[in-house]
Amino acid sequence: MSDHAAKELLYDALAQAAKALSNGRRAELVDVLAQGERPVEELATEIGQTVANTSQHLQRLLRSGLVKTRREGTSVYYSLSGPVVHELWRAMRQSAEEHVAGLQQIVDDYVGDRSQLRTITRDTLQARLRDGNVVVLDVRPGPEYAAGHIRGAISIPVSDLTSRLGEIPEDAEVVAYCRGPYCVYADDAVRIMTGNGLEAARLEDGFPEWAAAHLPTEGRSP
Amino acid sequence: MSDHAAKELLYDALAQAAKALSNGRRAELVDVLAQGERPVEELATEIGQTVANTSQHLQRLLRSGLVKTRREGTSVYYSLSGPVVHELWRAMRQSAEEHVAGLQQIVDDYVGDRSQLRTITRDTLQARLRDGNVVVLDVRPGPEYAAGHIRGAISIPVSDLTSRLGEIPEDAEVVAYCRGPYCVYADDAVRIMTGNGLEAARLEDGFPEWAAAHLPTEGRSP
DNA sequence: TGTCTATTCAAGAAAACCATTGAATAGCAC
DNA sequence: GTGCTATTCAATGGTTTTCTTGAATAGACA
Repeated sequence: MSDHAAKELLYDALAQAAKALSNGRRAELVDVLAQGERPVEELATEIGQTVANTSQHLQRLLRSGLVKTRREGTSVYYSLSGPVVHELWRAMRQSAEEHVAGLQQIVDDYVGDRSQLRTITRDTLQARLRDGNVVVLDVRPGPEYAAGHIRGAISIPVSDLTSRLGEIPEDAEVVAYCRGPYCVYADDAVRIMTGNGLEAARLEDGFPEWAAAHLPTEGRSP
Repeated sequence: MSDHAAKELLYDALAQAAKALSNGRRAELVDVLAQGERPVEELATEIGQTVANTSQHLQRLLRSGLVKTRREGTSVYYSLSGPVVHELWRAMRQSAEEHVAGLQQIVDDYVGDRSQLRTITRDTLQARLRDGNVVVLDVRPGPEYAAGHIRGAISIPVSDLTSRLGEIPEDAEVVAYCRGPYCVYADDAVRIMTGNGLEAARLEDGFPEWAAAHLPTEGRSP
């Protein structure tokens, strides 16, 4: 094989990893899978696509090595194949946010106005946890909480929050979190809680960043 | 705009950054640009494509924000638009190397057998530099050395090395470096030098990694 | 001004991609 | 074994990518 052909092959292979992420629906899948493993059907409803289409996207991710599968009964659970994939996804988001023209506008359009929401950083939350007087609230869908969550967090999916407000201790401050910078569940949750007289803030980033920083977690998550 | 449509828009926008890297020729361009800015024509010969095609690829990278341009005389110099792009490219390589099936084989096919070459790490080279008894040799093409190089390095492009061996001091050990893990210039250089009785080793990674680690550099590089 | 050069633009054909549809498969429950 | 369910496969049509070719443009320099 000529040197030139070998070089093309090499860079084509490297580009495979990017090709896998080069579709909006697959990017969405990776973002959801960053929360933990999920079966195909759930992923399909999550990204609003047919099961067949979702399956094909998942297999493309599988072929490119970004995800792996595990069979349990009749279900196939997909998950990211390792920490470097988390890292890749983070780098992609950061690069896009910094350099893709107009992205910030699109983010703002999607997440809405966050200026009225109190936001605290990972570091601040850690400090509060040491002090003790804080309730950490996971507002993601149940399966994602089950797959892994911040240690000590309680789970109330945002869809159930209004009817389950009573479960939240009243004497402590609440910190809600969800998937990450593009997830609005925690935003909604904070609005609901402050609207009901509770002291609430949202964690700046989500569970994957918490886990990536090797902070304490619980659940199935590796 | 519906929430669903806004979400699709957001992830489509994120996928843009990946689309930019999802082509082997563009990946190759980014890898070359990681060495420093270059005009279109040089990039075209570097990746073995026509100027028109290269220009189109560069403009795709430009539209996605990964690169920026600077005009000087009749030439347009392209360069990566910031540190997060370096970071993204590194994450892509790492993810592909770890998870793309068969990539390691392709790398081996391209770079050949490195087991006979003495390799030293960045840390080791730093230590040697403090001791003083080492010559750092940049074997990349001239323009890349000019765009930025390890501080104190001398430049002898590998294509000229055989005829310019006399310029290398004989009493010191030589450490050759080039672009990075997929670059074979330093490999070739070490083979040439050891074949001529010189003490030579190759630096494990290349100039971009050195610069990214904020180790001392010289040249135009930002 | 006109010429030269580096770069960009435009059009077209082959290939790859993507959502949709309907059928096929694999494992569980009975 | 038969049904049932979650997932995958295969075929199709519309869109996007990618390389090629040839022409157009913008600035340098005389």
